[in-house]
Amino acid sequence: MQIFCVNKSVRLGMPRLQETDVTVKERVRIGGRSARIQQAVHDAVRKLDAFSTRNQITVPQIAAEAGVTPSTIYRRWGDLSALLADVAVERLRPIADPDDTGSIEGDLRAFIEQYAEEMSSPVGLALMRDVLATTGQGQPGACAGFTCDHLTTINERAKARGEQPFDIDEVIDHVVAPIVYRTLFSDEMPTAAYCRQLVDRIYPKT
Amino acid sequence: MQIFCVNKSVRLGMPRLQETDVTVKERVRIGGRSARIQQAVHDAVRKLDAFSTRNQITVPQIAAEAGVTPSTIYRRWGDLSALLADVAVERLRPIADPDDTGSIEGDLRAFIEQYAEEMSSPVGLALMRDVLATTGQGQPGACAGFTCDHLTTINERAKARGEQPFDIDEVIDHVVAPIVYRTLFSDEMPTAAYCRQLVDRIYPKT
DNA sequence: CCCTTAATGCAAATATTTTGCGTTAACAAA
DNA sequence: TTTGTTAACGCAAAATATTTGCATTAAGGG
Repeated sequence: MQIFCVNKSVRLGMPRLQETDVTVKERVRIGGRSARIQQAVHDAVRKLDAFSTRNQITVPQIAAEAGVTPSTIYRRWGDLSALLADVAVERLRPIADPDDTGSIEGDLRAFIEQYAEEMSSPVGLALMRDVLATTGQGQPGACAGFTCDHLTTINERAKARGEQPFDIDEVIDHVVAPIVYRTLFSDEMPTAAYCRQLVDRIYPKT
Repeated sequence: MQIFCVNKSVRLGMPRLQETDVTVKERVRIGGRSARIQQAVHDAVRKLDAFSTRNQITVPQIAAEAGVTPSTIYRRWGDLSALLADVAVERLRPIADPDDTGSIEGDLRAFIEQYAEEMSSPVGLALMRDVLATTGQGQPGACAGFTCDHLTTINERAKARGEQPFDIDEVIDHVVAPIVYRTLFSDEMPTAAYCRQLVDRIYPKT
């Protein structure tokens, strides 16, 4: 079962009218046209992303594919990297909870293996880079939040089973962080054996 | 003592004629003019970097500051992000060995504290982002190599003292990686206390 | 239904990147 | 030292991309 939509191909459909922050509902239009255009532009980016390599995608191309004017994209997103980061965050947003294997250790091991696989894939790596390339906002923070949410879910499920939860920060520091570091800074993907070894620090082999 | 030139202001001077790979000395001109232009362009980037924010630096600006034609920059580096990454790697290249505190644990603790401080600073963070933004070559790998070199230096010094060296991979996975992960994905800098806590895993407090 | 105004489209203005071609200068060989 | 070869550069025109002003559309509120 796939956790993120990292490998998903182009997904068409109507926009989901999600409000980022309910308390700040002021001057932001989330109605039909605006959402429709955002969806069209996002879809266009994903479509072009599948066919051409990252640094030969241009704003005018995206605009043409989405059926909008380039100036609309520039005004809404500022520049290409901001748009790519925005799309990347959406694609990294979880679409499902981690698999339930019946035990917290099993859940964590399964999640980490899949996480490493998705993040170190060409697509996952490109998405992480897109997210990190932006100077602005908290897009990287949002992505870290997704991981944190998943670990929390696993922990909650464990508590419901009566199992002892793990320390989320410890998993992030000593399992997730090494995987991400090696993915970003080395040219070889972390192996499944390597990931298992990292989790062994949380759940030592008996 | 400063390890990297992360915080260094513009450094003028003649180019150092370094050959990246001795075995491949074929059709690459490393002589006077070429090196002089590279140096001028690098200096221009650093100078502009100090005065304007990252995403308002342009190639024509850099070219004007360096006294070269924009086309030269495009032909040599391809695009702005590749140039920024190139400059960033140079600025992240070590200019000194880690401090010698007299013991391996002291050396490691001092190095990590300084590493965290430099990498999580606004300048260090921007440089890391520049390096990660490029799709091409192994610039991220080079930066990871710098860290690895420093740790190796500390280890060699320890061996000369008769001390037991640490496992470099373990330090990278469980000390360096968490610091980098939090720097990149969260908006708060890792504290000195947090770094100490990480090193405690390598050298437990008695 | 009407009013206000954020968001868009269009097109002109501006800035950038790319490209062809002549020139300069690095390197090798005589 | 001189000469030949050619990578790297400068220049300027062409092609693209980005910004901006203004008219128009449509969301959300009264």
